[in-house]
Amino acid sequence: MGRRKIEMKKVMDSSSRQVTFSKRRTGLFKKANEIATLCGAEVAVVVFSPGGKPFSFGHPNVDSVADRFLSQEEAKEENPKKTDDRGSGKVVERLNQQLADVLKQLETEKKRGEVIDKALLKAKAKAGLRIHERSRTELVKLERSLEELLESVKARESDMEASSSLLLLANKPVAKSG
Amino acid sequence: MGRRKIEMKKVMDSSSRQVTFSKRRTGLFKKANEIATLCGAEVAVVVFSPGGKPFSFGHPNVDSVADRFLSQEEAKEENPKKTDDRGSGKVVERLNQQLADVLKQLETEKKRGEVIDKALLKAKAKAGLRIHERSRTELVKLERSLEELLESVKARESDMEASSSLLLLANKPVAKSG
DNA sequence: AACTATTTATAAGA
DNA sequence: TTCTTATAAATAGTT
Repeated sequence: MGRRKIEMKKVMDSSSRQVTFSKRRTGLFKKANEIATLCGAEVAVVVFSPGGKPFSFGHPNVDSVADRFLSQEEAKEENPKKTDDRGSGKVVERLNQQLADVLKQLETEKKRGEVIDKALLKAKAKAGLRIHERSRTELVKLERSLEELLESVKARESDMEASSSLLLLANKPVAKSG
Repeated sequence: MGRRKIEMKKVMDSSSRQVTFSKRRTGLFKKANEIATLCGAEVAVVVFSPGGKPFSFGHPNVDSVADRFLSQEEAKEENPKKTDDRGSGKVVERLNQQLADVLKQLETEKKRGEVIDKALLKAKAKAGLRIHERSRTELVKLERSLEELLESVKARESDMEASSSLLLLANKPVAKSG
């Protein structure tokens, strides 16, 4: 759509590539806005420029749409093949025990380094947000904080496998750890 | 761009709105693909139809782009105003104690209902994934599982405030709970 | 799903 | 970067 038809392949001149990007980013966002307006559709667009800078458009906003999408995407994976775990009472016990185990490790590691301390700082900052906000986005971020905790713990473990197995163990008999 | 110019407002006839959506979704994804091809840009588009069905386009794929975007978005919020918590040693202790508290609650609630049992089933299924996958996306999903656990606990609490305060308490003196 | 009359987007150029 | 303009592409209304 211009003076000439162009080939659909990467623009080689980095300067005009940047120009093309700017123009088309504008167009893309405009189209996104239009489909939202005309159709009452929720839409999110995220694009990174050739230089790596992020740009986004969302209606009503990127986070809520991403949230909705990720949730349903997740729901898909939920029933892969086996809904066979009716004897889940034992699973509960075991998983719970494993979680307790992780907590114990956390406590131990806490005394050993300050890595965790830093992770907790982040977690604390994020925990300041209201937990029961409407959007699940905040919750996801909170969880990421928790994940960072676990990661810190894992980082201090001699072998990642050990902690990985903590969760995998939910499917297996539990060996006494203490 | 058609026989007539149309007003930029929601199409009222639901049938033609659906048609418009389909046509424009195609166009939007095409544009997204073009900016990726021409500019070597990473891009993700997610859109929900008027009927609530999700459609997405991503280059190289939606998850990786969303991931990248969310990470950097998060990094922004990381230093809001106060890096003043050098006395975080106490915070560590308290947060840790609160986590233990949540675990205790979980154990209690576990005996009371099967809601949690179901949540754990989901968690277990997701935990089956390797923890140390490359993408953080998997981790985020895993964390969501943990969140579901907490949510189940919260659901069985008489007041959400109670559990909400568990994390907020990281900033306050801890009252003995047992 | 196809077909076009038109409107829009945009490649070049300034 | 912003504007202008010739043209390519998208699409609203129609079949």
